Amino acid sequence: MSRRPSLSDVAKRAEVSVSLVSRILSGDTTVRARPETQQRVHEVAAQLGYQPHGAARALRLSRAGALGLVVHEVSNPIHAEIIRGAQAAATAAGQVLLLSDAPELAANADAFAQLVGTGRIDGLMWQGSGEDYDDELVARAARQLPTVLVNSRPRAGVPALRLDDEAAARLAVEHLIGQGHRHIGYVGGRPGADLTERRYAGYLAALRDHDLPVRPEWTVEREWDAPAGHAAMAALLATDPRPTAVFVANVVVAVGALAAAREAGVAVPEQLSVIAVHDAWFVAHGAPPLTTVRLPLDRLGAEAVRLLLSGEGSPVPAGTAADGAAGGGGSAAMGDPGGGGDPVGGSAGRGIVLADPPPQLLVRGSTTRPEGMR
Amino acid sequence: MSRRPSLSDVAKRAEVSVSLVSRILSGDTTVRARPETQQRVHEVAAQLGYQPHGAARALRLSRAGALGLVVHEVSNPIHAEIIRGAQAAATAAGQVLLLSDAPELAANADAFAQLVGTGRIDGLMWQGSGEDYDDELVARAARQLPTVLVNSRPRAGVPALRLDDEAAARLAVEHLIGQGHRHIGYVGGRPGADLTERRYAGYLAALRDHDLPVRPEWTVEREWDAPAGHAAMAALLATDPRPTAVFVANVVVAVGALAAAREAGVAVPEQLSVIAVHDAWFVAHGAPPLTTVRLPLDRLGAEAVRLLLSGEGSPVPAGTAADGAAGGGGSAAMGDPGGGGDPVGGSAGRGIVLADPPPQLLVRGSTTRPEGMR
DNA sequence: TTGTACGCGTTATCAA
DNA sequence: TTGATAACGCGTACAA
Repeated sequence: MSRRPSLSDVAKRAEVSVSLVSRILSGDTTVRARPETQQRVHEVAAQLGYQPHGAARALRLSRAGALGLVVHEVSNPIHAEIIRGAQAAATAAGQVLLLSDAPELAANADAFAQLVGTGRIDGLMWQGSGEDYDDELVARAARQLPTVLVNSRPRAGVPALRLDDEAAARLAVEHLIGQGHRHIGYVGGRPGADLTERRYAGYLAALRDHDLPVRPEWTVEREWDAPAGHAAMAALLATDPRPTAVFVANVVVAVGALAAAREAGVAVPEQLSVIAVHDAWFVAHGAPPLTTVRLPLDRLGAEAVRLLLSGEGSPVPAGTAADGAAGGGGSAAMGDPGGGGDPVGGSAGRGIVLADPPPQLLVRGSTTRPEGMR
Repeated sequence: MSRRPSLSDVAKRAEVSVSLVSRILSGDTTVRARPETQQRVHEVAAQLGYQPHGAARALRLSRAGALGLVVHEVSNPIHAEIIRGAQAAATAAGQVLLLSDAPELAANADAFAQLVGTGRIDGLMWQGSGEDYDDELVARAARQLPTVLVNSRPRAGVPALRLDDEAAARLAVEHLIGQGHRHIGYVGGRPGADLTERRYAGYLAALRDHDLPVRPEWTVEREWDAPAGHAAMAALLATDPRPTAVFVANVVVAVGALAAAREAGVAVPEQLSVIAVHDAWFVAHGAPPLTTVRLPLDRLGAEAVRLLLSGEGSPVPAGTAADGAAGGGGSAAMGDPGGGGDPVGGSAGRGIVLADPPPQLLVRGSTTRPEGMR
């Protein structure tokens, strides 16, 4: 008996037809019902606690009212912030957010199908890590759904949203330069990854602007995690001469790098300044507290939602007959129309850079003037 | 033209009826179609890339195929691990996971209604923080949906899943005792919270078992975050005499506590040993690396999913007429049938303790023998 | 100003 | 061995 009230329950109690109830409750402006009827319908609906059934709506409107977000690893604080932004924006837009993780989807074809192929979501956001499967899965998803890459360059014809990584790197490196450093190393993430390259570009630009040397042995790239940062820093500290400061392309990597310096007996910041891109709550409590450049990651998530909702996600290519059974390889290679010169600014294009708010320098204890200058 | 293929598309191409296709594809054992027909249907379905429409299924079966998970803050590494476990279990069970966050739901009645009242999810998991709104919202949700509390005692008649916090605390404190500490302080979380109390109980039990003093001024409780840990540790260090070791009820709190010790010039572990409950990837890289007790948080999430799927979530009380419009307070107080003696073990009951795998001690650098004993 | 009828894509029941 | 048909709950075109 106590099943959820439906439109017809309301209709019965209010002694009108279902359709009228539907129109009144959905605020149809063209409906010109008697005020008293409207009143009554609203009252009954409230009294019954009526709420439209999501699935029925989805079926009728062929819109799920949900968006999907795929991240590579929830416990990465960077991803967490993206999730938070997306979550808030989705909620604000009356949508719900469906979370999934990339390795899972890569390993489990059913999971992928369940997320992408059943019409449960109206659009998909993908925060990848540069693994091979990312491109593959995104390409497949984009054939079925409006899709947008988060924190990446456009790839495989899928539009992408990213932050101004180059500016962030520049800001960081220029902070070091401003303190008097002239020997600055670079610790990146996964070699070849968009993010690494863009931040490296910013690093290079800053050095060149100030006529500082670029030494290949001071550029180390490993992976986007702390152990990689540890290894990279160890390698960097083994160079001779060694840099007096290091720019680390990611805060997670920097956590490992800092540990490596500590283990090597190199005091930060006294003997080595360290600065990283992105902020995380815990680094402020570290020893030393890490100086970082904060980027609006939450906006990244929020903007991705907006993009999808405004219909600017990857258009599902018409005529692309469905993908067939899970099957194999297929159409991997696609041109990368947005790869070259990224259109900048919030406008349409396929590669959108979120340049606002600009990167923000959070000076804490891991940077100082180089030894000779103190 | 290229809309998603439906059952009837498959039926047409295979020259059979929709219903037959439905039964064949869903593996109905009672269907005894010709092998060749079955074959053909499967082929056509694969060829067309047919996948059942989620909303239609949900409507027909009145089951959404989705579960909701509410956490208080995604960027908390503890929550992240719960999310990961729930996510994996949901996926494995062919369900999707819908993520939401508690403060958002508390602030936005529409968001709450959207999540809970529209039949989008078949069950709800709630990892609260002990805020007042948690109980209120959970009680409302439980009236409409199978609901389970995660990491909590049962409250408001809603069943709950938790870890063996007492054992974890015991293990931690006994490690300190084993190292020779006899003066051990306690830094908790939000006063009155389940978690704080249970871990405090473990702390007390360990002390009493070893005839160690319990000093009220060595018990400090503030909140579940790093700044609170900072304040708490500062308070603890101001006592005289001060403890030689501190048990911190949560790793996030411990991050702040460690920073406070550092700022106070108290060397960890030389002058003060610190140990905390829960592990997080970054504390291993800290200075000092934090000794922790790991609990199977991912299993907590996974088990919550299992509970909901097996129908052991809070039964929706029959006859409870719907809640009415968002409206106000209403029925807050309910008995707390599970509050007293918690039934232990994996069985039915309303308060389930996940005692397996048991808490695991991860000895790192933040604990050592007390000064006099070295 | 309001009601009837249809279809969204499935699954389940019944009939053939 | 297979097919027709009726729901599930909603929104909307059309009729009254």
